[in-house]
Amino acid sequence: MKGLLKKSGLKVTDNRLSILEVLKKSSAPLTAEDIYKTLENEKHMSFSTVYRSLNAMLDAGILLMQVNQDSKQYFQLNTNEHKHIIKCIICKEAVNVEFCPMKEIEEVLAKKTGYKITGHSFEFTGICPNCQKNSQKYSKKH
Amino acid sequence: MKGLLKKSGLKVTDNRLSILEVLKKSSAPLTAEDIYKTLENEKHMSFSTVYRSLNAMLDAGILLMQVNQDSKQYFQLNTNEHKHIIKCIICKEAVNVEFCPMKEIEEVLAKKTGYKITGHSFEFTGICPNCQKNSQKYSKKH
DNA sequence: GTGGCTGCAAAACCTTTGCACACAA
DNA sequence: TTGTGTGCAAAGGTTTTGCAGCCAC
Repeated sequence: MKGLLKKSGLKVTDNRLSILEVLKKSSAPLTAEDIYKTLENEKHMSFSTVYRSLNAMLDAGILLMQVNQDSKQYFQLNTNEHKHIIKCIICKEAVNVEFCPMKEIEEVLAKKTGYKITGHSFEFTGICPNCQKNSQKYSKKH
Repeated sequence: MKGLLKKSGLKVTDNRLSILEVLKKSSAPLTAEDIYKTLENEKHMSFSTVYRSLNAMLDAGILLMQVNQDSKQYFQLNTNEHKHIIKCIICKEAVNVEFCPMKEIEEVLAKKTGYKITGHSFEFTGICPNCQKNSQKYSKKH
């Protein structure tokens, strides 16, 4: 983790290393608040430091960021295996989509539009198996 | 347009009809601000009315909403032909993606996760043909 | 007439920023 | 030492809400 920061010309600080650790351990992209709360017990770090660190590492290409349907920014490590989620509209639980089908779509799109594609974000919403079971009460709404 | 509102049990008001007209004429999803500005010269409508009307029609299923990478909510009519965009990271111009490849992906996903899929949102970012031409100055940043 | 719609202003929410101090290199 | 990182509090931008009055039905 230290190497990532050095390579980008960012200073190596405890705060940044902690944030990277949290992201590394997480199986899904996290919000600034998620990270703040995770570290709360362990050490003191202000909200603005979380945001500023995330943005610095985002600019440096160490992280990826996407805005989900809840209007919040979600951050994850920029490895070759980035993650997308599917989120239950009832219980709000999110699970990872275990594949990213965008590579081929991006190629088609580049040809059609002439754009050079640099990124994508997507999110699915649905009803998880559990909520489907208990969802008679929701069945009036399509 | 009137019929859409009636069918949903929403009252038919000038404001709502105006909003629907604007969305109908637009070739891309719009923000509340876009709609407000479009109508500004033509008539008075408060920002909260724009938001409340959009949300009422969203709940009624008349509209679709997605949050893009700029953290803004974009609204469009819920026809069978919904739209996705690709946005240039340099000049910020957005064009429509002329197809939605999600149907098949959703089927695979439903099988893999057990989720009943109710929606999706995605957005591509890239560099448009124009900016690629003028973009020597940007080439230092990957 | 009544419940839903509207305007206005204020609040909520997430994120960014100014400033003074602290720390990594 | 020097410039980058940090904490705190305040501000920013977008969206929501409380309340009083208005309008569609």
